[in-house]
Amino acid sequence: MNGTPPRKNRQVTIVDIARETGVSYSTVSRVLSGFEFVKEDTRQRVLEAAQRLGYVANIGARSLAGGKSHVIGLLVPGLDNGYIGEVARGIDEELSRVNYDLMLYTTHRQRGKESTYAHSIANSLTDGLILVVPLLTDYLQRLQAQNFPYVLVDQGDPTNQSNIVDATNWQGAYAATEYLINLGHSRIGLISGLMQIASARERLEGYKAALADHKIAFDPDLVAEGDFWQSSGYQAALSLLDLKPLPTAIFASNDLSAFGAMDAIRERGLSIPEDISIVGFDDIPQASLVHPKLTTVRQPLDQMGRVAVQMLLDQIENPSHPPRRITLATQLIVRDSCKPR
Amino acid sequence: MNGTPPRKNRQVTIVDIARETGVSYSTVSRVLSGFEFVKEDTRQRVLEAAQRLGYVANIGARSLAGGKSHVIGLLVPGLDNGYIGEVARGIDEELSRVNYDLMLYTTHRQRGKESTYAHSIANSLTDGLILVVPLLTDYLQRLQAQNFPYVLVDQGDPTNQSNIVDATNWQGAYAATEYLINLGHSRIGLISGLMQIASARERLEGYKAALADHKIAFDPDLVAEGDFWQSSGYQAALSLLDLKPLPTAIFASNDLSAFGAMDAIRERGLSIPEDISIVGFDDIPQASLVHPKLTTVRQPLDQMGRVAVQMLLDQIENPSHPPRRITLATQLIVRDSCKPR
DNA sequence: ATACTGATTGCAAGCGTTTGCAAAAAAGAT
DNA sequence: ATCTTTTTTGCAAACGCTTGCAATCAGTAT
Repeated sequence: MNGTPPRKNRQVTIVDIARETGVSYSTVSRVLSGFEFVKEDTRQRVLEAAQRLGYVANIGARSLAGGKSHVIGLLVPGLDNGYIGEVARGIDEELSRVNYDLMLYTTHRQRGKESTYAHSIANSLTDGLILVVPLLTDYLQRLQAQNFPYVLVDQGDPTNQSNIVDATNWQGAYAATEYLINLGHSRIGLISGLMQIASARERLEGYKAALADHKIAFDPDLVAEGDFWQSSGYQAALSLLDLKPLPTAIFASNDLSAFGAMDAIRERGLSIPEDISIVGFDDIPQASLVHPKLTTVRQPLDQMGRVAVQMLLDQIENPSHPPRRITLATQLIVRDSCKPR
Repeated sequence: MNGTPPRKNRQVTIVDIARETGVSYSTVSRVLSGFEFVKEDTRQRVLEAAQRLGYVANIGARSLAGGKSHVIGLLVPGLDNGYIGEVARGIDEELSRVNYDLMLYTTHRQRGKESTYAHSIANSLTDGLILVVPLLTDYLQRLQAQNFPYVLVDQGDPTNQSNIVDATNWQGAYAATEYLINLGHSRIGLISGLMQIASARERLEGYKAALADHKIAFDPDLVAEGDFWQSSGYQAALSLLDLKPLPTAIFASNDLSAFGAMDAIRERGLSIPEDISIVGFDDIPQASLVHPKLTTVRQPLDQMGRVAVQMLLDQIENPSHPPRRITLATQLIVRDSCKPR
């Protein structure tokens, strides 16, 4: 089909190292994969030779032979969203500390066939998978059936059989709402996320709880459902701004929808925070870039990524470990988008 | 070391498919990797069985045996930067069209040992590499020496031996500068990027050329060197704002530094665009989010990613192809950050 | 010394695919 | 029918690495 494919420079293999140091290649393999019963002297010689020859393990061969590939997969909806970027950064940093590589998968390519997709990923060479995808339909069943190590980031699992990293959504929403209340606001609009998503529900609950604790009646009209994207925030805000007594503050369930809301508010000729105060959720990098700088509830996104990696590796090492759930604290970051009533 | 690793559910292999359809596994392999001389009937049966059994190719085995892994690597400095995100999005989209997977590598993990790092990547299982890293010290030599397929995105290569995708930096800078001149500005500050970077130099040249063509003397004092990051933009702008007759406009060599400049300008109590007009470069997503919305030179980042993938695959298919360079057009996007003098 | 013990090391068998080579089939030509 | 060609297919040998099992050593207790 092709004439003499310029055979990739034959790479340095364990056999080369073995020849070089005079031990068998099995010993080399053992040194390289950290087996304990190897004479210290041998180990040193092997390591030195590997270094000198510029040896690079062939992940393919390694995983074929039954070892760990030291590659983990990250499944995300897309990269076009500061949120994911931050999580990914944390993941990447942690991974590099432990010398693992990362395969990046985005779901956009398989809308509707996510489950098949998860299946493929699990059957390729990754040792485990981190899922930052909302609406995880039936991914989980396949993964669980195969006993494949995975961690969910900021995603609830109905079955409670998954490793999960998330943040205190309820508390964050409560704090944000209470902050607005203490500023004198009582007509506080809420732009929610999709109600199928656990974190969206938790934030709604936190909002309700804060209202209740401050004796403010919950008004369903003040809740507009969005989907966490900027344009839905824009739409939701528009509907909120049509309300009779205008709300004096809006709590958006994430920063992106807060940005959308800001657009809508300005478009109506109102100003922030003079006419309407606004609070977001997430604290993605852009939050401090917009004008006015957005007051928001910070999720430690990068740390969530780091923790996810730790949990995943733990699970890989230790397949029988029961699933855990780690919830990190959120924190209200006060900037310039709110004003006392 | 571990007691009976719950052996990953044995995956479906070509042998299973062979058994199922009654042909030899070599034939299955040929069908699956698109070999042409297979009877149509056989091909169908194999494909059907593969589908039915839920076959997923084992990339490791495939690449070991000398085939293509259908995985390409993407090396970037980090994800914390809208610019990279856009490029990555384009790459990802194109890759999914052709059914390739992506390994993501960030350089932060190996500052100073980038060359060794590139070596590892090239020797692992990727079929090729896309580099979006600035300052590519000696990556290239190793890659070239190994004859490993790669593409540079928005990066010049002194040796002219590389596949490159970039944009019309010079023209973009020229257009931006001319736009400001036509608005009546003549003291136009420039926040440059690091002069080691080709695109930074080209933008500077475009700026100079526009001035020259409009008979405005080039004043070195109006040029402040930055490094494409927001904070350097802030610093650079500060120094520009110390100048005697204040510049009335600033052209920042990328959006991030434009944002930094905006911060600095506001901090000095000046307003944009009333007191100072500002133009950026890149048109990352945040550009239309900041207030006022940033007028900037758009680079078709996602398209650059897509083109990079195409070039890379082409190079992989076709190792003897001489390196090409594709330059995409930039375009001035006028928003709200500039005003006539 | 001699047998015994546990630490080290080597051998060989696989892991799932690709592919060169040769055999088997099918299709043409005579 | 028979001999050629041209398609299709099957066999077997890699590819680089891990690991169970058996052999070799070195150290200890007898």
